[in-house]
Amino acid sequence: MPDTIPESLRGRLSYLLGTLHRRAIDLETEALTPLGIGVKQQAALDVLAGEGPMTQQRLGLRLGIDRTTIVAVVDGLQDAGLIERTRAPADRRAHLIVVTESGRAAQRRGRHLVRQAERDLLSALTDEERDAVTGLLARALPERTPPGAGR
Amino acid sequence: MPDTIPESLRGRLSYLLGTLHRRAIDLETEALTPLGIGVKQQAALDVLAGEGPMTQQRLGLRLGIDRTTIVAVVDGLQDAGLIERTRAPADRRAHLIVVTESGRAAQRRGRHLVRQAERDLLSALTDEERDAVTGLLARALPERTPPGAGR
DNA sequence: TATTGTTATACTCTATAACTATA
DNA sequence: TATAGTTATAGAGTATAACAATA
Repeated sequence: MPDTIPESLRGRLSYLLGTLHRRAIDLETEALTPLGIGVKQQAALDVLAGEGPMTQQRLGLRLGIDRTTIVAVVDGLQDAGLIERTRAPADRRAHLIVVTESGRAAQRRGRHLVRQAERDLLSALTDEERDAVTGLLARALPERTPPGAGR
Repeated sequence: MPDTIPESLRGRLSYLLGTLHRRAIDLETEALTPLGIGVKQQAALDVLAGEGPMTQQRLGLRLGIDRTTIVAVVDGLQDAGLIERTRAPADRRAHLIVVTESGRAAQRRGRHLVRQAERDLLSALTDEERDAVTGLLARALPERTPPGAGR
């Protein structure tokens, strides 16, 4: 039983963003099931693949995730053998997160699976419109304050 | 300590939508504090103002909210004297939600407060870009499946 | 004293199950 | 039997507080 968007909420960003976000999570999560990892874990692999090894806390900062929340994300990747926690030589308190060989393969595969899910999410738009909306959203988010920083 | 968007996540919709959604909720919630209502309650007032009285369940459907979740939303509006629960003549199981006079005033005021919060959220974009991204998001969401319908 | 990772805990949001009163 | 509203409950997701190891 589908329904149309209420006219009075056509411009309500919390509503549009929230509804689309939930749908995006559902689609991307399902797309990643063959890899046995979640959306945040794929994002972690992507950041690590693009920027090299970094500490857990730094990784959380890059993902917009609190340091207490990143623990479970990294735990799952480690259990799946996709990353390794190594001691940082410069600071033995910190864990340097390193992607394994099988982690690199998973990252490349997951990247494509997610990309397809993103096309599905925006299937009502043309290719140009998909690029346009993605670019505008990214530009709307120029500076990020890390979570937990003064709430 | 702000940070930039990771290059590898520039197109990741779950990430962009999720981050912006949380920021939208924060900004709109703060904007609505003078009214003492939340984002969902303002949305409920907007839909009721635009479409007239309807049952609770219908209201939830319009907002994309489960019938068990809409209860607390309507409770809050009723406690604030902004709506009244009246028995539907045609079906005495159902509550017809009717906006009060003070509810109509709150709706108009809240509408403006939220609109300003939305401009703030997209302050990195031009007016035209704001309209464009909002329009594209609304078009990306043409048909909605109500929550809880087969998950 | 401050910071990294960690755990325990709490809070928010939202859904499923089960109840009641009507239909 | 089925549906509207309601409550209790459970599951995500994410944060704060506190602790051990290290700086």
